[in-house]
Amino acid sequence: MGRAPCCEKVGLHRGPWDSKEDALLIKYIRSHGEGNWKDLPKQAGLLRCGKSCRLRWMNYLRPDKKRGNITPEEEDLIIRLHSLLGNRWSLIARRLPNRTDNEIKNYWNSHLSKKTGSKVKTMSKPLSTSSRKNNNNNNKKIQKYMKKIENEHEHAKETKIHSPKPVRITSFRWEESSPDQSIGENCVSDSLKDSSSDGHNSSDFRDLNVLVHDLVDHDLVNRLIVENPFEANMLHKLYEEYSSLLFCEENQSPIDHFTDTWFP
DNA sequence: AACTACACCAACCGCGGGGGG
DNA sequence: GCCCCCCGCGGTTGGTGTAGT
Repeated sequence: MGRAPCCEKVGLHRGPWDSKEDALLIKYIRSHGEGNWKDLPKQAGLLRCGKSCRLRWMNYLRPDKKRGNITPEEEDLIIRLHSLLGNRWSLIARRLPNRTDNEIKNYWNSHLSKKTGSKVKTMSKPLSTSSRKNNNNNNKKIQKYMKKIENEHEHAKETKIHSPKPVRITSFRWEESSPDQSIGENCVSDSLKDSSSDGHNSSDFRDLNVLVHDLVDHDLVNRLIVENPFEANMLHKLYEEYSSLLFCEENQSPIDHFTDTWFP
């Protein structure tokens, strides 16, 4: 059994919005503000579910929404942020003023995933019945189709993983004063957890992969002590790049977040 | 001109987290 | 502590336009 639908679907409009619906939604939000999406459709006189209203507003109608082509600067930022954050579109979108996560995700999938060579799991739709009928009389097309299927099969095996690349750290420890080591544990990759955690306490040097964004998100950068200077330097560089991307608009110096504790 | 394949993007779906009762 | 509801997120689908054959 699947999860119950988010709203009662009977009698509700679906698919593309028309101008009347847009006008109703804009008018309501202008006078009442955003939020309370569940009740909004009823109050605004819309035959849509709240989720659909929220999506329409957030991705299309919001007045601060920037429309039009992604600039080369924005593209560059998306690529760099994606390499650090992976498919965390909402996080990436927060760093691109007035762009939505949906817009960035679409742009990535249609433009950048090819450009950057990232593997994307996109199984194309099977041919329609009429298409298949036509193909029966066309060996060339059949061959082409079969080749395509084969390619997709190979592609599917590779599958997507847009996770950010972790930094390999062969020896580290958490600072003694770390208040919640369990949070830090979540910053290491599962594959290395098992082999590295046996019989060690928080002050031992261990082998792990570090996800820089998790360190920043959980404010753990000052609590990680890396033994190998080369690795510490590598982590430092990646952290600098990450910080410069994330904190630039908040006028924070990335270096303020980085201390000598990475160089014991 | 007709058909097909591909690209783009708005919209939908289902899951998970967080907050309130 | 548990349950329920709402919201936000990421993945996916489907409609439309356009390029290629």
